[in-house]
Amino acid sequence: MALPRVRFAPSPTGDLHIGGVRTALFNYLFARNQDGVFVLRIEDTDEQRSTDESTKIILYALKWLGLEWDEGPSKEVEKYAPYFQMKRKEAGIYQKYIDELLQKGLAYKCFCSPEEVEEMRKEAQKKKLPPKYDRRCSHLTPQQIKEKEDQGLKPVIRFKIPQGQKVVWDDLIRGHIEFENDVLDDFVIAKANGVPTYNFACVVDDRLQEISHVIRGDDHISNTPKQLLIYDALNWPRPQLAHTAMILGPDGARLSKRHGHTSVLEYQKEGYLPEALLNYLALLGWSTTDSQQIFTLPELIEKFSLSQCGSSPSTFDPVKLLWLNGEKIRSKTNGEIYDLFLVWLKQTNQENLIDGWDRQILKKAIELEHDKIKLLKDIPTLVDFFFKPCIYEDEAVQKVFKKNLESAKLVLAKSAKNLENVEFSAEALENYARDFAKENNLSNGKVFHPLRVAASGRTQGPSLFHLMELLGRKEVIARINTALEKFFS
RNA sequence: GCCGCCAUCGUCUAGCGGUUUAGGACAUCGCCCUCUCAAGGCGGAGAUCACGGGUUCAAAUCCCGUUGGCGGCGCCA
Repeated sequence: MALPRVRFAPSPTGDLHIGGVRTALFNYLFARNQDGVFVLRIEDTDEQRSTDESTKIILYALKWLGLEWDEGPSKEVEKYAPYFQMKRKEAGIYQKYIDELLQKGLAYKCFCSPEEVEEMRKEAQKKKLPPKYDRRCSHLTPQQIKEKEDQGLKPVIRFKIPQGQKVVWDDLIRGHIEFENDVLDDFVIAKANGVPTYNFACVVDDRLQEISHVIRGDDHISNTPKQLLIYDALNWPRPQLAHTAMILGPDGARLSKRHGHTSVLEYQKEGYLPEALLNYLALLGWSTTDSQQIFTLPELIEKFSLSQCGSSPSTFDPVKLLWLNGEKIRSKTNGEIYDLFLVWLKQTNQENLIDGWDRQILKKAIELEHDKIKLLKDIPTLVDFFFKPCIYEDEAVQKVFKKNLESAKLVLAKSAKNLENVEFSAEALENYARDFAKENNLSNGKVFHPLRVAASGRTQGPSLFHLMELLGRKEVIARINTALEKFFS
């Protein structure tokens, strides 16, 4: 049997969003799992809204995610090219089949204005009937058609739905689905300007590019009978269909901009890792019997199957995504995180954030905060006090300094001197602090906390003694003296 | 209005007729670890499997209906 061929066919009318990524991912995983071919096709027949900018963003986002296509833009295979629908239109690919349908009487020219058609639909709806075009133009004589065309009227082409039958298919995810033909509208397959519509172009391209499995969101279920009827009319074999469940926002409506971040690039900017995004999205609508949560991409490829895909819609949960991202970051070595961080700064144009930061110290600081990083964007705020004069947080000053004025002052004043003679290793510093507490009859906390706030300006941070070691003797003593002056004099 | 899809803990889900006092993950709560914050370990709470009928010796699992949610109904894709 021939290798499966699947496709992701976005329209370049905006950013690549979460829903699109999930569709792309399932196609990608299916292709890789089956040793098939993953095709990328750009559906740019909406001349009003399609932009080159969008195309660029989509290609960039797919590459960033690691969902590399085998065929498509910049990877043209002559037999199936081009991969942009408007280019295919210019090559006359669609016209050929429009003519064929017209000749066979399976489609007809329609001169009705959009307003007239709209009127008919409303009429039908009033009568509690499916909203449909009333087919009046299908009865036009060749003479009448000629007259209209001589007047300069440009018709649309409508597909003639065969009446009194039904269209049935077995969906790979949902099983048996059927529609009565009679509820279907004689839909437009070519606009007045000659550009094919989605439902037609999609079928022609899927056939010509030999797509074997169409995997897409279930918002396309109601387009499917129309498309299948075209396959039949052209005597083409039908592809396998798989409709995945939709991703919802917290309010139960399909995920969209109003629910917050939906563009992939926004997630990139926040410092999410592609593997976390992909892992999370895979879990939305697909799962394994053992409920495994964390997968590497190769594991996803190995274990993915359409039969394990669910058919009920799922709510997008940013909290779990965040957890997963932290999990992925934690599983990396310090060196890997450091590299990822630098690449991320570059990709998001934020290299200035670490201007003048010592790279060796940065590396070690990341090591100290390793378990705390959930997003790459957390890193600068987590470690910036190593590189710039510390900002004393009000709450820290109140809680640690003011409330324990006497003991804090004692600790800092004495330490400013003592630390001149303590070896600046985490171990030695810890011994010093513990001994100091004992000798002065103070709890560990009464000694540790003031030192932490004096050195970092905050109550939260890395292990105190590692923090001091990394800062170095000179800097620590200087910061202690600053704190003494600012808050104890 | 017409057509279609869907329905298990707050969320993602396992379950594909008996092994289920319905399992796991996120979130949440408690305890432990601990110099803070995390991370980690242990444990708790949380689902009359939407509702009502069937089928069957046996149903979360199969069938029908109801309700609810969502989607589509463009010379958008």
